[in-house]
Formats: sequence, C-alpha cells, structure tokens
Amino acid sequence: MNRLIVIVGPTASGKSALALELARHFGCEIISGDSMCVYQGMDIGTAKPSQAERQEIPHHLIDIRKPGESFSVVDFQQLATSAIESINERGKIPLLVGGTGLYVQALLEGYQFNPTPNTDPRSELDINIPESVVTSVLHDKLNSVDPVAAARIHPNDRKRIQRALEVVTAEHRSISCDKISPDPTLLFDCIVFGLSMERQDLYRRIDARVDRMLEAGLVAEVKSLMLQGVPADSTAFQAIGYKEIAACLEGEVSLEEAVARVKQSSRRYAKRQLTWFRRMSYIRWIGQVEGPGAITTFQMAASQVAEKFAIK
RNA sequence: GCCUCGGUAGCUCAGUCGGUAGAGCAGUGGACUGAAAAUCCACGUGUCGGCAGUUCAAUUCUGCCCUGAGGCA
Repeated sequence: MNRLIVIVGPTASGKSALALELARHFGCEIISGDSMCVYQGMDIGTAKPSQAERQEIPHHLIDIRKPGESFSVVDFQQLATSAIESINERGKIPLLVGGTGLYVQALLEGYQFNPTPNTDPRSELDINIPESVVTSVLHDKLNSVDPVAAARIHPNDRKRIQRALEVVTAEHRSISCDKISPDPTLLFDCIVFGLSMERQDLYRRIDARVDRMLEAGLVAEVKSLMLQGVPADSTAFQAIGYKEIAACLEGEVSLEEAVARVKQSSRRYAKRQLTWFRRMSYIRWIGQVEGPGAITTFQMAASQVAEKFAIK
C-alpha cells in the first residue's frame, strides 16, 4: 500500500506551515487537497504557498487550471492518486494538505462516483413553471424515480436534487450512497492529522489573515481576474475573498463592508470544515500546547510520523 | 439647571390597550458521493436600566434615581 501523510483542518489553522516543516524533515512532496488552489492567478486569496516554498518543496495540484475552467472531486481523485503513486515510486512520502473535506475523504476512502451524465433535469420540465417552485417540482420528480434518494435529500437542496436526478435519468440507478461507515477502510497506508485550536483563536487568526491578504493586494488580484474576463458564475468566483471583493469592485458594497463579509464567510467556512472533519474518526487531532517546554505541533506530528513509518 | 427622545437577546430594534416577550443579523450544532471556499437543515430565558408606588398581577401605568443622545439656557 502506498504511504501517505495527511494534514486537514479549518482555514487559517496552520496546515501549510506544518506541512512545510514536515516535508523538510522527512523529505516529502506536498499534494494540495484544496479545491481553489488548483486555479492559476488566485494566489493571495487562496493563501497558496509562495514561489520560494514551492521551489524548495515540490507541490502538486496547484495552478493546474485556468480560473474559468471547471474542476471536480473526480479530477482530484484521479490526479491525487497518481501523484501519490509516483511520489512513492520515487521513494518519498507524499503529504496531502487540504481543507476541502469532500476531496480528502473521497480520496482516502475511495468514493465510487457514477459516470458523468450530461442531462439538465430542468430542461425536461415545463418551461412555464415559475422559478419559485422549480425546486419542489424537481424534488417531486426525484421522489417518483428514486424515492430513496429523495428521502435523503432535503426538499430545498436544489443542487443535490439535480445531481441525483442526473444520475438516475442517465443511468437508471440511484446515486451511490454506500457510506457512513463508522470505520471506513482507507486506500493508503496513511496517518491523518487534524489541526485544532480554540474557536476564538481560530477566528482571530482568520481575521488577521484576511487583513494581510488585503495588504498583499487581494483587490488587485480580483480586479485582474475580472479583467481577464473570468465569468462571474465560474467556480473561481465562488471562492471566499473573491466573490465579496468582486461585489465591491462592481460598486455593490463598500470595501469596508466587503472585507467584513470576507471575514465572516471565512469564519463560517471554518465552522463547516470542522463539522466535516469531526466525523472522520481516523483523524488524530493535534493542537498547540501553551507554556514553557511545550512540544510544538510539528514535534507532535513528527514523532507520530516517525513511529508510523519507522523512519527518523 | 430645564426640556425632549432613548435604555428589551452578543448587535440593531419591534412589542406587550397591564397577564413576565420576538424579528433580523451575529453565533452554535448538523448534513454532505462529479460546482464543495459550493449547497442545504435545525436552534432564540433575556435581572425587558435600578428602586419604590398603584394593582390580584408591572417589562408595560406613576414617581424618584442612574445612564446615553439631542435641544434650550
């Protein structure tokens, strides 16, 4: 089985810094498990590792898409899997660092995705249906063709309803759902760390980091994406820090308001990430301990890695 | 010093013609199988500024006090 070290945690919890230290120490190559770091030209707002850091330690799955392009879990699964294999072949240990729960879990637990259907469920509906009831009509429709999925998906969750309908209409089978195994089998010989800290401290770090992003030129970065003609509805502009600043540049809100929204979105995102990671029972949670002589997160992680893989 | 308007949930406020109160935002918890930094769900007890009076009953009416904003001197 291929070896793998994994670091997860909420945004601004210090994943990248820990990853770099571990990579230096154990000679790892880093694989990004982050849905937004794949996009070129989005450096500041996604807090990508610097050029110098990427020069020093090889990083994978960063800057592999143009901002207007699409990217998905399945792309990630394939690319990350092959990166893990090739790094192991070279005798090094890959280090996956990421905050995108779906990506990490799908990779580690080997989610089986259905083939991509190409239908738009909405196109099969009567065009005269008012927008306000489309979601419930779609849910009713799903209920008639796949009651199990319909029962599991909330009637308001349009995105998931559409996805389930796509799968069922294209394949005549229910969207896969063999999940929630309390103790899933992992596809790698891996050790998974989760970074934790007091919520207050985390929120303070988030706010401070957003301020630093502004100083580093986030507004100019967003402006440049807009000038490149990246569509407002593209995945790139779903990113926190980008959609809010874009709204400011469009004159919809003040910069002050936009910055406040970026901070708030980041805090909520961090909370959702924590909810996701909490259910991954195989995560070993580590956090900074205060006080003199306290061991650092790096020391904690490094000793566990050394033990796990019998290396130094 | 006098006058006016305020003081109710972390914040902004609503409300109770007297029967101990509720919205938005914030926050918290949860879900998650091809956009996931997305999408969706659930959760509201707080000396109703303080003390006293009237009353069966006061956050609501009355008086005094504290406090904020504005106005007049």
